[in-house]
Amino acid sequence: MDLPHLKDDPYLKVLRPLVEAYLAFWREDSRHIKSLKLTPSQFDVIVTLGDTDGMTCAELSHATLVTKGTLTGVLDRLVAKNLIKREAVSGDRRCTRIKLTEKGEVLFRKVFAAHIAHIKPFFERALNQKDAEQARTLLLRIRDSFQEAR
Amino acid sequence: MDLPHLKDDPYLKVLRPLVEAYLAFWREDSRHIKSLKLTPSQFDVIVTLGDTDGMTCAELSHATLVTKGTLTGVLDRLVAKNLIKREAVSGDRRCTRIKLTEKGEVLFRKVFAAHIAHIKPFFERALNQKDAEQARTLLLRIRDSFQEAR
DNA sequence: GACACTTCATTCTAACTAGGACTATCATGT
DNA sequence: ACATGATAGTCCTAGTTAGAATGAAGTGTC
Repeated sequence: MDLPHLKDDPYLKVLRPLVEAYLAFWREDSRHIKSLKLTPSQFDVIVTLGDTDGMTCAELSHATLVTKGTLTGVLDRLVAKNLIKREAVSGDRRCTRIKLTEKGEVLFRKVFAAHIAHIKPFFERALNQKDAEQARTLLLRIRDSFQEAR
Repeated sequence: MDLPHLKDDPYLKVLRPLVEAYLAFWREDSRHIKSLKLTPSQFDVIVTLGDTDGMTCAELSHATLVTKGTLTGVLDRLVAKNLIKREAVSGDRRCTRIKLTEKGEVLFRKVFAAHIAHIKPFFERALNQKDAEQARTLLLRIRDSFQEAR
């Protein structure tokens, strides 16, 4: 994570705000998640599993921002908290199906709505509806510019 | 790091693109930094120290995205690579002044320009100059919305 | 000058990160 | 039937993260 110190270039002037806006959001986000006794990764997994019939590790890793190698440990800790369970998949003994336990389901319902309600006002305060559309468009262009290059 | 799955709300529609744009940038950024045999944190420190007369750990921690606790370890590894040195501060024996070594200086000069040159085209491709101005404005508004709340 | 604050850097813990190595299992082509 | 190659989950390594605790060294107040 670097922050080149350039004030002059019109293009690079976007870089710092991008990093700063994301980080400002992220800090607030993880502060709130922590108050729920979860880590950001754990929260990500719980929310992703919510309203599904379970997913394999590979699917889960794709849907979240948690890589496969990291996922094992994150899941271990969620199992220890009795929030998820690992189930064998009949027909393919390589896979494991990860599901929320009942306790996990309850937590998901309780926590998800609260979290959205917590984050949303920050965006509402910053942007009117037209701004939001515009921000979305520009951000997606930036994203695509980096992703196409791969 | 969570990504609520909401397609409907005009405000929350900004959230995912923000996260995705940042992450797309970040992946490219760290891939390039890694090719220089540095980690993002190490790069951040080197670039921050460049063109200064050295900084204390506290200053460095503020100027970078590396927290004080983490910094010690990062600096240890940079010392091991002979890229920085720790110097006593006369007059305040609590502080240490961190400076680039000559080898660190050389690396800084070589690497900084190259890195900017590498990142810049991604933004140029995504945005024209007016877009860039706009993106900057909107992103700073988002940042401030989160930061004011603290 | 002694006391309580504050600041500085370091250390520690639990958790996370990417990426590569490893093992088991499955799918395919011959 | 069998080798080849792909896929799934786990394990491993080095490095990072936040946050709390520690101890040393300054600062301020009375």
